[in-house]
Amino acid sequence: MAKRGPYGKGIERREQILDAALRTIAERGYLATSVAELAEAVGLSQGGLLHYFGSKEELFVAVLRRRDETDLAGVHGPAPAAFVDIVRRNATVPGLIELFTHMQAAAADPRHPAHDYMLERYQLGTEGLSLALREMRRTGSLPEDLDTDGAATMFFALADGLQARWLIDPSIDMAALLEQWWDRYTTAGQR
Amino acid sequence: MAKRGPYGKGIERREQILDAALRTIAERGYLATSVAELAEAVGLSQGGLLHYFGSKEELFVAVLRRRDETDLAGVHGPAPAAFVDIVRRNATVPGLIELFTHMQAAAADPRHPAHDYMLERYQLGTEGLSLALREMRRTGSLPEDLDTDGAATMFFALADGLQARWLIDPSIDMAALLEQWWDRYTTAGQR
DNA sequence: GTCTATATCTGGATAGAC
DNA sequence: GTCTATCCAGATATAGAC
Repeated sequence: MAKRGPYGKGIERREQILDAALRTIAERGYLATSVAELAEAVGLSQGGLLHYFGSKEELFVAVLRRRDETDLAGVHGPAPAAFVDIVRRNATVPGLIELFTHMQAAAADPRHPAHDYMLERYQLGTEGLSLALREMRRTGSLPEDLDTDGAATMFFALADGLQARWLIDPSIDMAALLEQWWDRYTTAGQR
Repeated sequence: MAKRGPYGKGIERREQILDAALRTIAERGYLATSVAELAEAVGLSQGGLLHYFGSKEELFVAVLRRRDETDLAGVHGPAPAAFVDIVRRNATVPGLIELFTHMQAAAADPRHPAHDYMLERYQLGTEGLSLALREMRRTGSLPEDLDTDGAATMFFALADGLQARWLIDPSIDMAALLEQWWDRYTTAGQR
């Protein structure tokens, strides 16, 4: 017997809402987006929307989580280049970067819903990249003395920092700088 | 004749306000700080405070500018290490980092008062560091093929990114990572 | 599950007296 | 220059009907 309630239609609706919210935020940005705005874009009332997500902040976090999922699903090729690709693609949706930047700032408060999300993201990202780097180091394509955890932490901090700046000053080439970092940083001490 | 008005007492008062605001924000953080809060800390009414700064945002930007001035005034020694010292010192005033992070996010809107401030800061910072790097490169202490503008841009993006993350996850050692970056990045291709 | 309506709140800005 | 008082806008969250 096909269950109703949270399973079935409900969970699908949630996905639809998330998709619409993602699109709206990507287009209009974080500041221009209130819950009412989002509800309208999704064809729901404010109350209707909040039925699925308890609060505005939680909805926003859910949007970021969804984005991460689709980003990771589209990952191909070796670790660092794949992440640079994500950054490159992000440049086409400044609204989402803006959302992330605001959330990152707000997440400084441990009680904020984005706090745990950010911690998870840092941990998973660093772990994943560090693992890949260790493997590369093992096969000799990276210097033996490379601190892979440190490098991974740096990569994400650099990527996030570049994105925050790019939003204000689009003259910088985020992807190029990340690649430059990668080339130079990982070959140091090798020759 | 000693002028009154904006000059003399007025300008001093402004400084006092800025100092008190700086302290308050450093202690309580950005979110917990409303104009009323600030006014109280400074011993003024809300209206009194807003007499000096037109709006909340402008006041916040003024606080950041002031912070930059005192930071730069305390700079000693060679360029990169001095900046790392600033980051190290920042770790004692998370509230200010939080303020900066929020402002950086808000500055994505070109109409926001923090927008121009951020642009200036990026430009001055990058110029200054890049100049120092060029000098070091000239004297042979840096690789000849180092892109100094790129490296300077990276440094600040990395520093800002690390600070934003550190606010959420204080387990990382910002200064150590910056030094690690500096060592490895600038010696690449040198041996 | 979804809508309407509303409660409530917070906070920034303003006007005018002193 | 500074205070008091007020206004106003915007937004979230909630209650309850359908």
